[in-house]
Amino acid sequence: MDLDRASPRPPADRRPTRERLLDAAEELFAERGFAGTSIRAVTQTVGVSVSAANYHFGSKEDLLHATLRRRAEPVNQSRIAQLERAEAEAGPAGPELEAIVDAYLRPAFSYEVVPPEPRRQLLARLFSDPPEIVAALRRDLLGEVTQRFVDALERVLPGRPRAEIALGLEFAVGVMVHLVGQQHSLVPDASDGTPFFSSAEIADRMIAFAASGLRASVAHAAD
Amino acid sequence: MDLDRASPRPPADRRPTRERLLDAAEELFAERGFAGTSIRAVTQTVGVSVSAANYHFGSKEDLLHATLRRRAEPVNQSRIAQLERAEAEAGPAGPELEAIVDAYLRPAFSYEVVPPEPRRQLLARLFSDPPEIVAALRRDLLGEVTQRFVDALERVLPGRPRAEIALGLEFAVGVMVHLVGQQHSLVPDASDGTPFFSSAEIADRMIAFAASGLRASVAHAAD
DNA sequence: GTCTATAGTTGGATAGAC
DNA sequence: GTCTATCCAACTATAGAC
Repeated sequence: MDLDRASPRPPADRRPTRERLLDAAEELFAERGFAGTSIRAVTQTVGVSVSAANYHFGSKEDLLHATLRRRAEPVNQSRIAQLERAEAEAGPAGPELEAIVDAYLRPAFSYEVVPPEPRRQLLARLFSDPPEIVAALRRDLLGEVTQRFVDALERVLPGRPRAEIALGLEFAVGVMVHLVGQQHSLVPDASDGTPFFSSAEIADRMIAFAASGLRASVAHAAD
Repeated sequence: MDLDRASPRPPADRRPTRERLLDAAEELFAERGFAGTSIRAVTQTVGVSVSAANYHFGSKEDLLHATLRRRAEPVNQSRIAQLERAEAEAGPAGPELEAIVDAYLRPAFSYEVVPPEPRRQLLARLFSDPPEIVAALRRDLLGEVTQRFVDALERVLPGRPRAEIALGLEFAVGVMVHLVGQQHSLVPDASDGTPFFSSAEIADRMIAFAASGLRASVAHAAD
């Protein structure tokens, strides 16, 4: 029973402090944003001292960046994987617009790629925390993937200016961020508290909304 | 020249302190959110003491609420006015879906209703500041107007469940909030810094996007 | 209605022991 | 790698003078 004596703590506590700090920070930053979250709140959640966080991450801003990076990377990988799969399955004309939009939007909404609330809300902070804190990182995390998707969309919207396509994708990002951020007023609940829509149904409808909207906004006032 | 001696300050300084505080608070809350804004930053902008703000508004939270209320009310009035105008112009079948969506989305985007950046961004904080601070006010400010628009949409989408329509409108709100919040990565600038799209053009395309998306999301998996 | 002064917290970050 | 202790700055809110 040496093993038991050496690991008396529950599994969650045996993970490296650095990762436990990232987990706690992710949850708090997701719920309260950068300014609304203190390093102390993070370290008290984990049960370590403030200086432990500063040792591992250097500053509060770097801690936020680390949480955002950790979460954005699997989302982007899933986006690319979905897009490549759609391209492999499609003929030489390339995948349908709906499939491209699906590949971009669904990963941020999938519990297989992103943890449940409240941590899922974290990526919305990339768009609501102050620009000095998140703008450069946002470009770094989203720029390349997004250009890849604009490329794909150009093939199904031949002749349309790239800027119009990018604007349409920006609209789609807006819908996604709003839903991921979970500050809804309108999505109704049934009177007994059961939601009217499952998460998967919301995602399906969101994708239908964005795909149709993208087509229409790009066709808008077409010359 | 008694008048001159009695009013030596520029016009901006002659407005009541309460309103100058609201103006400064609006700009700072819009840019930095609730937690990222201090009462001191607001009062220093105006050039009064901290206790002046607490005298007029009671607390930081009440100050935020006052700024949000002041800005939301004209937007809602414009929404209702636009909707009623569309209803008056339409036949007995009621206005087109596009006109309804336009009436809901355009006011928050119009410089005739809302001041320019950064203050225009304020209403996006209704969806990114902590729920304890904004959720109840959000329902108060948006609930009634939005139900009115769901009513109007039910007439052009006969037979569709109200919940589906509300979800579609929630998607549209997401696009609007994202654009009003001004944290874009994708909308491209020309290399010389001139934006590709004017504000009006973005609004037009946003409305085309949302209207088409709403139709598609409500039609989605229709039984 | 606005001020000064201050109470009482909380914050980010670092020094230095272990 | 984690701690305690500490610095110092900034914060919200209020009391009380004018």
